[in-house]
Amino acid sequence: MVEAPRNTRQRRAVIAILQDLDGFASAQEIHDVLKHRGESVGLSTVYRSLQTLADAAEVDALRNDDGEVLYRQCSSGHHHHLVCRGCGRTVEVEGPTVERWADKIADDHGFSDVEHTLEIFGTCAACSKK
Amino acid sequence: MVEAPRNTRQRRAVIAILQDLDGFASAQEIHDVLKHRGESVGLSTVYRSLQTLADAAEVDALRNDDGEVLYRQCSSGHHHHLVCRGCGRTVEVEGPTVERWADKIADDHGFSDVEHTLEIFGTCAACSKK
DNA sequence: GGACGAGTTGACAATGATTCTCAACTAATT
DNA sequence: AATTAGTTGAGAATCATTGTCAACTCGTCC
Repeated sequence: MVEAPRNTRQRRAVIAILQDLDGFASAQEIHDVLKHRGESVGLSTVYRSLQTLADAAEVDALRNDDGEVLYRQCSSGHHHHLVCRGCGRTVEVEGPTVERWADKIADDHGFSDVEHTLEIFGTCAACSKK
Repeated sequence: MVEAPRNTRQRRAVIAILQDLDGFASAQEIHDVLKHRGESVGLSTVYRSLQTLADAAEVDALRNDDGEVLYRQCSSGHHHHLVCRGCGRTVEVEGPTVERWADKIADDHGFSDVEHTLEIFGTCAACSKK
């Protein structure tokens, strides 16, 4: 059993931001938003908080094309994302067929301990208008 | 129309390595292999060659968990990968159903210019034995 | 074969996201 | 209030990748 993290001002601030944002955002973006709100939190702490939350599966993490890690508070349970490259707006999607397909493929080839990543990127209606 | 790259010793050496390897490898790993073969090629040049090849779709690129970019010479045409976390051994797989599913999801939500990433990671039989 | 010019190379510096360090701080408990 | 173990943050360190630029070489033309 892992210790529950302590309830600090900084941790609360990061969680609050995640609740307000509806798309994926990088650690640095979240750090900036915090600064603009006057809720200053050290960059290291933002990184640490996000990692802890991701490890606890309370937020989802993915990498954009540039290799930056983006975070977002999501619903629980296995799902994938349709992400706007422009604004980060995100739709959670499910694909039970895909899950089964991936597991079967891996099994057929003798692979164990299987995971998969699946993300869909595009430009949302609002962003393509501009 | 883009100029064809010049046929240099270094470029040939990188391509030769890619033909010999059957799994994904990082730029740095390929650089090391070249060094051990005595075919010394500068690290920058390895990076540049791989990027050029990836842009020309002659090799596939993906990121591992650490955010490193890995390269591999693949068959042409759209496909996905089943990759061993241990040794990098890779099986190319196709999933026409998945492609259609992803496009439909994106379309339903008004997203355009759609791409998707899908990779399956696991431990191959040989690596799990050890 | 030799000269020319533009693409290429490579040693090294620079970048940029992320992680590490460690002394000062503070939440939780007694 | 005292204790203590987890947390913070400023700055340094890491590490893959990219940029710089003078020296080099492939392909071509004479």
